[in-house]
Amino acid sequence: MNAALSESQQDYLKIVLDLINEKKVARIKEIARRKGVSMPSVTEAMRKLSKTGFVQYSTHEFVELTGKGETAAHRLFSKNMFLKNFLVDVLDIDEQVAEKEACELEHHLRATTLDRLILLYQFLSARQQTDRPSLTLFRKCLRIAEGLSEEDPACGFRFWENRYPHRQSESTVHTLLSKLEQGQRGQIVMLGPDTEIRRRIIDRGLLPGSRFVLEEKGTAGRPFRVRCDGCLIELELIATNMIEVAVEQPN
Amino acid sequence: MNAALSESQQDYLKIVLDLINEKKVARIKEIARRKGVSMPSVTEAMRKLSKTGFVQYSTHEFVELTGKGETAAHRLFSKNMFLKNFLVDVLDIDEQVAEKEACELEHHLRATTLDRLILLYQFLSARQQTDRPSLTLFRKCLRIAEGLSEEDPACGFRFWENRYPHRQSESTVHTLLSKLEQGQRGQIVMLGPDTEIRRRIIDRGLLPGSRFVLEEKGTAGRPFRVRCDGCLIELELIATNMIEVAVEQPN
DNA sequence: TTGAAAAATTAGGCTCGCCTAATTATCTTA
DNA sequence: TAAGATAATTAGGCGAGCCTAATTTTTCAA
Repeated sequence: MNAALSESQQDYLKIVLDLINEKKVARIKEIARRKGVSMPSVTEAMRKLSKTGFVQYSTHEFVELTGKGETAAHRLFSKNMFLKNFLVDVLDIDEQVAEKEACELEHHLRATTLDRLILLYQFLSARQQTDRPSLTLFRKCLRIAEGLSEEDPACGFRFWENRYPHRQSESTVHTLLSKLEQGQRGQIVMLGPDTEIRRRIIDRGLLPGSRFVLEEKGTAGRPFRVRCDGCLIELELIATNMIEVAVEQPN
Repeated sequence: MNAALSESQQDYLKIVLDLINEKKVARIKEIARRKGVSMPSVTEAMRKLSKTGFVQYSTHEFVELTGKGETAAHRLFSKNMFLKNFLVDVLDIDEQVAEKEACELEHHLRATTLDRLILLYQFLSARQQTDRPSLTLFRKCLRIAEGLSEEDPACGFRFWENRYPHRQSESTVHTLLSKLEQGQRGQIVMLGPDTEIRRRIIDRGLLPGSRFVLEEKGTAGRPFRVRCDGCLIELELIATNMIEVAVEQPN
């Protein structure tokens, strides 16, 4: 029963997650309104999604996400969020428009491309002190990040050491995820250069822009647990040392 | 009869243009092979496209593009080409993969976003001498390019004056389109910062990466005529002064 | 010039994602 | 607690875009 989700189904899943986060429950009417379709269409879609095990649903009940559905929705959500951020922060697209466009593009972006786009985003957010053309520089960073370069990274340009997030305001504190205390909230700013680990992080849906709560601080032996868009993610200590976050003050 | 083209139809149109350019004629079987569908599907699609006036086709004949179809196909082609270049040149995606991905993304990229992406591509290809964070710099360039900045562009960073195309090899000569002689071939490298004119150029499908022949050199009063992917494009003198091209040596 | 091979078309059918109209279930409140 | 309002479902249908199998048309070569 491991059917691939169609584009439309992905949209439904994302909407359901949104609704549950916002209003605690997802009801047919609201889903229909958000997706801009009629209610019968939603009923039918939910039936299908429940048959493939992404949602739990029987007639006249609220729609809920299964574990599988939650994971999937959560991934989509993060991807979407990042894409929107890219469009808004980098390309200066209007926020409303970016939201819609991100939804559409999302379905067609391969994992590698997303990964590279994240690197580009981070690259552009970093401070540079060099007179070389940016593209050459970016390509070099790509190679270093992918571990494909035999050059000594130290002699190359290390954008990882030298970040300068443009969104950083005076009041936000940037630190590593591993440094946070239990219960603290934050937003991902950057992912480290390690390909293998970065991929794993991205696969779980933790992308620049994602907001989270540190539910359980881990140790060398025990993983960190981070809740993000209603989904629990486990991360080993080593990974949390590669994730730069902006701490949200409880205020 | 000005129906919007579905994604699938857009693909068909692009394939037809490709085939006509490559093999002089587009036959059902080839279209089917390239699109990965069966021949009856193609027949049906062609019938529809001919009803809406994009292709000229009757049973058992080769498929041809009408003027309308050619313009549309040509635009799609350029867009696709640019997108592929972006994926390959900037994000270092494998060429095969980039081609497919460009096709899929293409349909969902709004015109503004494409425009901004072109600017980003050009920005990254430009030489920079500064220690400011790139993103800030890029956003500033965006504003200048859009004419939204009251700042004196001269005191800001002028990436237009300072290009450094990474693809430039020793043998290629870069110049302005207006400087070309009749009959010369080339490839678009950059489009100038003037929003209004740039938009018009982009709308006609002349994007960075497009290859063309200068068919007729114009004057102040008479437009330049450029053929690109089998489509004739007229450009005023002022526009040709804003288009940087790589000249292809006839060898 | 004719007949086999190749190309194209017709016929009929499928799924997906949507729709409207009609009906039924649930909620709310007087 | 019953009736009117609201929400959801069933039934039936539509178009897009694809398919296979069968048939027809065109091409090409002996």
